[in-house]
Amino acid sequence: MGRCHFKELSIPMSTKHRLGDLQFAIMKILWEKGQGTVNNVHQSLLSERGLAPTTIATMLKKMEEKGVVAHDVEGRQFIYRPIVQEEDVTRTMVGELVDRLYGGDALAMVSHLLTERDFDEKELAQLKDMIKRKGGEEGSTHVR
Amino acid sequence: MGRCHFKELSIPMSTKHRLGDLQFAIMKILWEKGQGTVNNVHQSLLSERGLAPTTIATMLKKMEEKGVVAHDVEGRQFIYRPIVQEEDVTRTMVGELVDRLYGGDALAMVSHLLTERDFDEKELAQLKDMIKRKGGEEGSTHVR
DNA sequence: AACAAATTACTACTTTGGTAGTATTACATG
DNA sequence: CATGTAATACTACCAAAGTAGTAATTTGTT
Repeated sequence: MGRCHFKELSIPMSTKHRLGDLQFAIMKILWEKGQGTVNNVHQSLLSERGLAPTTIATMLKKMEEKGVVAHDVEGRQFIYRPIVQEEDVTRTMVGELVDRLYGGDALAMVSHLLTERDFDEKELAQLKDMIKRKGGEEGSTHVR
Repeated sequence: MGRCHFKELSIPMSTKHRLGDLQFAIMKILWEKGQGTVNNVHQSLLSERGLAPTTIATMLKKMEEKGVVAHDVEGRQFIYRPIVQEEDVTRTMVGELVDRLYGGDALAMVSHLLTERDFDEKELAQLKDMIKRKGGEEGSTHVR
C-alpha cells in the first residue's frame, strides 16, 4: 500500500547509534512492536512521560532526518519503523561508556557492576555459568 | 555511614554527576592530579584534542557554575579542584545506562559485556575469582 | 459541498555541551 | 612606572535534544 519515504542523506554511521533519552524510549517501542504510528508511540509513552503528541511527531521527524527510522504512508498517517538495530545501538552506547570511563577495559566495567550492584546468589551462579560457557568456545563464534 | 540512596527517581537526582565528553576528560585530569590550572589541563589534553586554551577555561567556568569543580586563586591564576567524586560520577553514569538499556538489570549488562567483548582466558579467570570472592561476604575489593 | 476530526508540517524556543575570538586585568620586570 | 604578557572575563557562535503551539492538509461523514 504505502510508498516508502526513506531519505538517503549521508550521515556518519556513528551518530546514528547515539540516541538521546527520548529517542531511545521511542526506539524501544518501535523495536518491540516492529513499527508504529505517532499515535501508537504517544500512547505507549503517555503514562511515563506525558508528552504532547506533536512532541513525538517532531522527534520522529528529526529521527528520520538522522536516519534511525523511516516511514511508509498508509492512508493519511505515517507508519514509522526502526532502521537501526537495537543491538547496534546497545553495543555502541555500552562501548562508548566503557571507553570513556575505563579506557576500553570492559573487565573494569564488569568489576564495577559486580561491586556496585548487589547480585544475589542465584545471579552469581548464573554469572559463573555464563563464564564457564564462555571459556570453552574461546574466540570461535560471533562474527560481525 | 549510609551511602547515598536515591535510586530511581523520575527526575534526575543530580545533574552534577552527568558529564559530557570533554567535561569528563577534564575531570579525569583533575581527579588524577588532585587539582590543576587551566594551563595544566590544556597541556594534558592538547595532544588528544588540540583545543584552544580559552575553550578549556570556558568549560571549567561552566563546570564551576554546575558545581562539579571549584577554584582557589593563587597569584593571578585559578587552581581548579574537583568537587564531585569519580566514583559518584562513574556509578551514576553506569547506573543510568543500565536503567535505560536494560531496565536496571545489571546482570543483563554484564551478560552483554561477556558476549560482546572478547575476554581472554586470564580475564575470565579473574572474573571467576571476583565472583567467588563476592559469594562469601559483601564489601570486597574492586579490582581494576 | 461543507464541516469536524485527525494527522503532519512548520516554526519557535529552551537547555546543554562544545568551541573559540576578543577584551580586560593584573603582574613582573626592565 | 610603563608595558608586554599571561591569565581570566565576556561574548558569541554552533549543534543536538527536547518540547510544543499553531497552521495546513487530508479525509470521512453528513
